[in-house]
Amino acid sequence: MSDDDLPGVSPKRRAILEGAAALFMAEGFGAVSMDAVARTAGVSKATLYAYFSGKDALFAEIIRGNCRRMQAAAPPSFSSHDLPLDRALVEFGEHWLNFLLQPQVRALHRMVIAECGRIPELARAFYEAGPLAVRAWVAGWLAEEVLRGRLRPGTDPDLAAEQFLSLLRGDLFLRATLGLEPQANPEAVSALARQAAAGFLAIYAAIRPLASERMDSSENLHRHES
Amino acid sequence: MSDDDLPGVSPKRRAILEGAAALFMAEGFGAVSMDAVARTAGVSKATLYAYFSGKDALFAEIIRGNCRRMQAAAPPSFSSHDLPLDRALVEFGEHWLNFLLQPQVRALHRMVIAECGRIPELARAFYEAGPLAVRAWVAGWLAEEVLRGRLRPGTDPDLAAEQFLSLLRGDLFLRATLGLEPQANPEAVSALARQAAAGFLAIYAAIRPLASERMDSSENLHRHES
DNA sequence: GTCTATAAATTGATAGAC
DNA sequence: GTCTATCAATTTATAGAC
Repeated sequence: MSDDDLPGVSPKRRAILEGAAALFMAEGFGAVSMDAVARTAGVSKATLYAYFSGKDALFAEIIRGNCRRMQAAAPPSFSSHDLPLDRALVEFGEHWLNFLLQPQVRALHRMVIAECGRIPELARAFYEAGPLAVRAWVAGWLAEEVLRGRLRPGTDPDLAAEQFLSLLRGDLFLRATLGLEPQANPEAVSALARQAAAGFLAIYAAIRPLASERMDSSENLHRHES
Repeated sequence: MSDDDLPGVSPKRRAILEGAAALFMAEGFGAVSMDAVARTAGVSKATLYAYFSGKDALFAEIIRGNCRRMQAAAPPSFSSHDLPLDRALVEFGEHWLNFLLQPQVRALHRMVIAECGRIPELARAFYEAGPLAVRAWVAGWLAEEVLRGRLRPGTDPDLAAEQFLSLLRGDLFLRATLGLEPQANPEAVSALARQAAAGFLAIYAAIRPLASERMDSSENLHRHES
């Protein structure tokens, strides 16, 4: 069922999948012909149809394959136990935003949105492999932080995760999805992560700084983009 | 330049624009033929091409028209001066979410995302007429609230507006854009607006409640969805 | 301006030889 | 499995009569 990345897979199948993925991401599903797919992969159309029953099936397999890759690539590698909470939040935020703003990930998201009316299953698969999986991971992390006493007791980890991720997306995510953000600006990403972490901690931190300290830390963290 | 909604406009032009808009929103740009557009509008293809030079031009005019309509419909009608700040935030949040989650608005957003690779100008026009205009309006409002002393002095109105709107979008906005939210559930919208307002005030309210009061108000405001 | 009829190209998909 | 050659349908767009 899952052919991708395995060494024993037909090289033509790989060539078709990779070439077609690049075409679909660059021009969109509707604008790509099976003729172009075959030409790009260096095979004939008959061979193409020997591997995939049709254009929709090819598209679906590409989306599913990229969802698996997305699910595997998203979780961060750091352990939050070694860091102060604010540093850990910023670190995670930068990691996640850098992943999310990759052109291929934006292109995948765009394709799923464009075709969600015709093929709703793909939209659900994407949502569960992407946003939902990440939110679950963050919620688990935040639940630990509540137990460790670094977040306010009584915090709902799911809600907190949703709000943190929403703060992280900000307008940058909207613009990137609309193709208005050609390359991810590292400084904008860093600023956004710091702003989101500062906001999140203002809501959920177990120990609130006093008013005077608050102003200081917000001066440090709230550097504005653009 | 702007024909829409004016009474002196050719009825056939209107019929074409409205019919084509419905078709594009229902099936996507690529899946709709000019034949179907002409049939739906009750005109011949020759007439269709007499009004619009091609499929792309027709599409662009539909997007621009809907952007204007979106820009006109988004601002809320209430005056925040009559309400306590938390109520005003929730009220605005519900108003904006209800607007944003309309199927037509989601469909417009989807179409722009789907075609932003081919026609980048449309993505920019959409972003400026929609997200950017709303953020500017909210930033203006929040700047007033800072002056009135209901928000923390030193607050950056633009950043605060971005964060409030991000909290409002939450996961519901993502799901709706992916077509996973068939109809906007009024209770989910209301809950999301209350959660966003509570989070926003925890970051930016001028006067913080004491720890004990904080728990109470968060019990009231943080009702979790689904 | 509006129609009918049609051009000209491209589409997704297949038949049959090897 | 892989190719060449081709089908049948559909596509965008236009010519010419009224």
